[in-house]
Amino acid sequence: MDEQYDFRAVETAAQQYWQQHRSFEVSEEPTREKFYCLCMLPYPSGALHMGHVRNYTIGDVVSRHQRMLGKNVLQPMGWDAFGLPAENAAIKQNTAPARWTYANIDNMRRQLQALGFAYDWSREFATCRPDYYQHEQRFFTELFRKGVVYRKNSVVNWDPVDQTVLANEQVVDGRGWRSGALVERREIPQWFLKITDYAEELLAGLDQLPDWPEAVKSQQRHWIGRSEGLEIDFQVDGAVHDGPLTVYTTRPDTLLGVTYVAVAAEHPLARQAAENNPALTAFLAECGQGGTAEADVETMEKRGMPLGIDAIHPVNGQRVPIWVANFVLMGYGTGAVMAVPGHDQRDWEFARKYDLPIRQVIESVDGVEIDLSQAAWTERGRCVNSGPLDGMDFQQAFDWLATDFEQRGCGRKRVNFRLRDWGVSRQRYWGCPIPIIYCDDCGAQPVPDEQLPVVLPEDVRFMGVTSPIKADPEWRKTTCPGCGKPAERETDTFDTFVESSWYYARYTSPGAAGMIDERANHWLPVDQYIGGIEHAVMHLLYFRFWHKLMRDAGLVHSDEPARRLLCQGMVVAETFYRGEGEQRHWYSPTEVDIERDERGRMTGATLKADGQPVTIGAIEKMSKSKNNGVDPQALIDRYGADTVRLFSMFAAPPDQQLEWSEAGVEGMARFLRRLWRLVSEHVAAGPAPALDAAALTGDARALRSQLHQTIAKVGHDYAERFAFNTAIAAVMELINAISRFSDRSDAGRAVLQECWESIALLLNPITPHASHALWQALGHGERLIDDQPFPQADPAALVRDVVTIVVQVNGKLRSKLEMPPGSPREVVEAAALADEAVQRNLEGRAPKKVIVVPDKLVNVVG
RNA sequence: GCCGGGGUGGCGGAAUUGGUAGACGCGCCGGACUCAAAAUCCGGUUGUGGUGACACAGUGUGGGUUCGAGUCCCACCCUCGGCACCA
Repeated sequence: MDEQYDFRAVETAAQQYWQQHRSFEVSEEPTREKFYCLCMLPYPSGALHMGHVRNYTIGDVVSRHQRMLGKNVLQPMGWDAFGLPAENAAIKQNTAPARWTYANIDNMRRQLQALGFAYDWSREFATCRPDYYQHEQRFFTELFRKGVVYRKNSVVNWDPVDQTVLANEQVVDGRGWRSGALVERREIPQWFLKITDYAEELLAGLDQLPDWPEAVKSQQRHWIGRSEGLEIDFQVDGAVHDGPLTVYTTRPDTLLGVTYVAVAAEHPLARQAAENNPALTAFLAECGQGGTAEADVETMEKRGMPLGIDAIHPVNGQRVPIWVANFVLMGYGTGAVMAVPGHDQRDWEFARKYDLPIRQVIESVDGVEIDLSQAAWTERGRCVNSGPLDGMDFQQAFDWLATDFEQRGCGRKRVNFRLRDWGVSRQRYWGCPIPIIYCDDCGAQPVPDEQLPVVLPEDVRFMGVTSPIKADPEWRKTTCPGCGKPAERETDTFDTFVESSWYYARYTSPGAAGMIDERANHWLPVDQYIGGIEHAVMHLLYFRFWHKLMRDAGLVHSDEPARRLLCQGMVVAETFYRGEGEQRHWYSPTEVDIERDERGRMTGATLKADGQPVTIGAIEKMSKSKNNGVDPQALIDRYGADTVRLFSMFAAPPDQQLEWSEAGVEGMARFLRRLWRLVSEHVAAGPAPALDAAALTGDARALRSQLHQTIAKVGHDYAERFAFNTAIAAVMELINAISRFSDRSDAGRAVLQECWESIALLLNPITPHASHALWQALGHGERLIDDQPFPQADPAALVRDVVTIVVQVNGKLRSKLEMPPGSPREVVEAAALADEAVQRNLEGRAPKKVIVVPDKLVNVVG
């Protein structure tokens, strides 16, 4: 064994061994427990970033640990290869999105391999290939025939200069990011999947997922947003209108407090009222400006205008004005809301601004004084000034109105969801073509099976804003599968969330003729899913929805796609800059030296290049714009994969944000060098004698006890807590104890052999290359360390001879006692009261009370 | 605006079920080795006061529950993630 730790030689040898032995390729084994460990697949953006390294290291640690527990572990990898960045890069670099994407995949695959992840590469795929996306096209046509798919108008961001649809990301302060033009909201026909049909099940299913983070389940619950309320019809006076104006409310108890009704700018009533009203027409046009993002709509200034039409209150028959308001959206609910300024804060602010009446119809049952001149009172209470509802509480008013309305036919109970159907149409080129044919006579029809897949041409010139398949008059030409007349293809493509909604299932069935085959039911559900918290709602909801669609098509037997979920935090780093505003230039942390005072506090930073100061900015998510990203490849080249893996597991718990630190990486490199040196010293002393654990005494016995406590802790931290940072810390403590341990007798050397073997095994999931080499050096030949059983603690070694009992007086630590474990309460209490420090701190007072926690603590209250 | 996280030494973090606040690592200070430097090794390191034993303060802020609160409850501040076309 080399005395020096040569990470290049170690890592190359281990990776060659895995490759030659196909160590991580798996197949179904009926007799062995399976474990499917999945990380969210990467978008091939160009190069791996630290977020990827962190995500995939966590997955690899879980996978290797589970394998060492004897399970048949599937860990696949692939590429979420369609998407907007490829189009942007194509425009910038004058290349085809496909070419750019494939080059990125090749580069990132190499980087993943350099990190030594235990993937079954034989299952790899890219979602932009027809042999992948053809299955979702076929599945979509089946959903079409089942009625799960439908087409309706829906609003998009329209750039009037570039004549194109913009993603929300491409709208900055209400303007197109390239053209700078004011963005307009425009309605166009688009395809939808009826996820709302599954709203109840998606909500209830969260209760069947005990091993998903509460934060994710809570966000999904709010996103689905089930509410119970009343749908109420207001008759409209003074307008020619088809039927009543319908609103939905979860607070019907406040109905008598309605002082106006508000409709969306796109509402037919508003359109109609604007016909002979230029001021209103102008206002509606203004309402159509700006992006569609909810955050923008919710935070913009609330504005409105009266339509000059009244609605008739369904209970008291009074007229209330109808207003158009920019915060009411046509796409959500009925496009109209009733306004109760006394008991809804947004309505209150709007009423204050436009001098509309504010009426109190709820009073507090606890006698709280309500002052509606300051703010709305939004709590539930008792109805007042409400005619027939007076004196009723929320539920009584709700039930009374529901019964009354249902009898009169002007309202009804209704369960509502915030969740909206999933719009899957994108007006873009680099995506999976939506398999639909439009015929003037027969309408929209799915592409027949025998004509699938609809292949996206890859060899295209991508010049700018228009999709090549929209620009090409030939590509769309086809014939109607119904009548055979000339017809046109859909030129929109799928939302890329479609591909990422079923990739986990395709991994289980490589080469299957259909979407998936029976192998899926061997591997599914995923046992451990790992990815970023930013996917808490959208991806993780679509993924659950698609699994249920596949279940209802008979493809899978389970209800949920993943049993257990771990969401890792972001990777952040310090930022450094010079200059202000537009002129600000950002420097990479690798270009900067930090200055410290004699206590180690950061006092400033200078640029390595010129020695002049730079300003220290905030700690932020690694990004190109702040130049604070760190290239994992440079780290791998300099320190090796195991050091990078070790750092990303040690620096923070996986669900918290991880702060980048070059010094921290060096610390990990130092740790591995030290481990290597200590093992090589041990090995150089020759083979260790056999261990007789029962005969150990003194330091050797104590060290072995610490070893087995470490084994127990690391196993628990890996499997139950995902606390890789504390697992590593425990191994470090053990190594610190070993380096203080000087017994080189036969018994001592036998304990050391057990320690080093155990450490190689305990660290193997995190530092598999180093562990591979150490395992061999410790006398185990060429066998794969991943196939060794993970160490189990010896219960005999865990038994403690003495315990430390903390002694408090009035809750403050004053002394400690060493006692045999299980000492009786009276003995502990007597020892504590006799303690000199306890006597001193009691200052002669008699103890009022003594609390004893066995083997842990005594608190004397005096 | 709405929904969900987070806040502990100079820094990253630990404290797993309400029971020793600061494990482990980084940084810094001191020492050994060296002609010297790097590397390595040893010791110290929450703050204040004290030679010391020790005392007091201390987990974003303000209250509360408890023998005992970083941990539970209420209110607030700051910060990060998501908000349906970035992935």
